Amino acid sequence: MLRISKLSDYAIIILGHMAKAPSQTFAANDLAGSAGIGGPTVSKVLKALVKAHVVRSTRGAKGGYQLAQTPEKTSIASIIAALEGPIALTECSIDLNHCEQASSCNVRGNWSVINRAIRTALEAVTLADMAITPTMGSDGFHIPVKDITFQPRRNPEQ
Amino acid sequence: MLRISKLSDYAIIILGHMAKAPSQTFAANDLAGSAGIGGPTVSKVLKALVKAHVVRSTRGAKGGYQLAQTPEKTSIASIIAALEGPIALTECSIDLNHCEQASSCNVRGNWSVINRAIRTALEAVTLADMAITPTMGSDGFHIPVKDITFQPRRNPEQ
DNA sequence: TTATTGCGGACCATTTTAGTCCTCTTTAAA
DNA sequence: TTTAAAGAGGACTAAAATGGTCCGCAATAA
Ligand code: SF4
Ligand code: SF4
Repeated sequence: MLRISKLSDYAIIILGHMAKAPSQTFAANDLAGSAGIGGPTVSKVLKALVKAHVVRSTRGAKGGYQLAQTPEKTSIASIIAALEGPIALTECSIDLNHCEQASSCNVRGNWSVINRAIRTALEAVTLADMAITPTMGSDGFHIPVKDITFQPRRNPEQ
Repeated sequence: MLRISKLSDYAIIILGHMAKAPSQTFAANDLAGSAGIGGPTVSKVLKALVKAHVVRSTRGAKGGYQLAQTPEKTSIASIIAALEGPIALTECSIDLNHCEQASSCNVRGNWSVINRAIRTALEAVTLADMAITPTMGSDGFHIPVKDITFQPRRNPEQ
C-alpha cells in the first residue's frame, strides 16, 4: 500500500513534539511518555535519527536529544531516509545494478522521473509544516510547499 | 524506503508490454516470456489485475488477457492499488480507527494532505506515459502530467 | 562515587512478501 | 465428442522485513 514504516511515523510524531521547543533537550523517556510510544522503541528511533544527523544527543545525566536543525530546515524526506534509507519507489531508483531485469526493463527511466518527483515533494515538506494544526480556515488548510511536477530536467537516472 | 512491491513493479512492466497492442489478447505465458518474469508469478499478478478490473480475461483455448481500458485511461495508481490496496502512506490514511495513537496524534491531518497529494500524482500518470521511452530530446524527457501540490481543498480526512 | 542518560548491537516474534503448485472450469478446435 | 490450451481460485512455503525488547558499555552531572 506504499506505506512508510511505523518507525518513520513514530519519528515524525516524536520530532513533532520536539519542534514545539526547538532548542530544548528531551530525555528519550519523557518523549516516550508524551508520544504514547514504548520507551525502548522511542530510543531506537532516536538513535537512528542521531546517525542521520536529524537530532543531536547529549550523554550522561541531564542529557537527552535536541533538534539538530530548526523545524523549518528538517524535511520529512530526511526523517524517512533516516529510518528507512533514501526514498526509492523501485529497486532501480536506489541502485541500478541491483535489479535483475534492469537491462530489459523499459519503464525504468520513467520510474526515475516519478521517484524524483515524490522525493522532491517530500523534501519540500518540513517538520514546521507538520506541526501546523490543520484548521478549516477561509482558504482551506494547507501545507505550504512549492509545486511539484513530473517534469524533470535533462538528467536521466537518479 | 517507501517501496512499491515487486509484484506491482512486475504489473507495470507486464502492462507496459500489453500497452503496445492495447486490444490484443495475450496469454500469461507469452507475457512471462517477453517480460523475463516467472510464469506462475506473472499469472498471479494478472489474476490480481483482473480482480481490480485493470485487465479482462478470456478463458479457454486462445484465451488470455487484454487491457480493460486504453493505456491512457489506466493509471499507475490503479495498478498499484490492484496489487497492494489503496495508496496510503500512513495507517490512518486508509482507516482512521485502525491506529492506536490516532486520538493523541497531532500530525494526522497533515499526513492526510501529503497522502492525497501523492495519490493524486500517481493517479495522473498513465500506462501510456510509462510506455514513452524517455529520450534526451531538446526539451528534456518528461512524463506529461498536471502539476501536483500539497494544497488540497477544504475536505479533511481522506 | 553514583545515578542518569545515551550507544551499540544482539535478539526474537510476527508479519509481509514472493514465488510455486495443484485442482477445477472454460472454451476452441480437431 | 474429445482433447488441449488457457484462466480461476486458493493453499502452501521460504525468505525477508518489521517491530519491539533487552543487555552491557560509555559518558557526564551532581
Ligand atoms: S523498474 Fe525495471 S529496472 Fe527498475 S526495478 Fe522495476 S524492473 Fe527493475
Ligand atoms: S499519523 Fe498519527 S494517526 Fe496516522 S498512523 Fe501515524 S500515528 Fe496513527
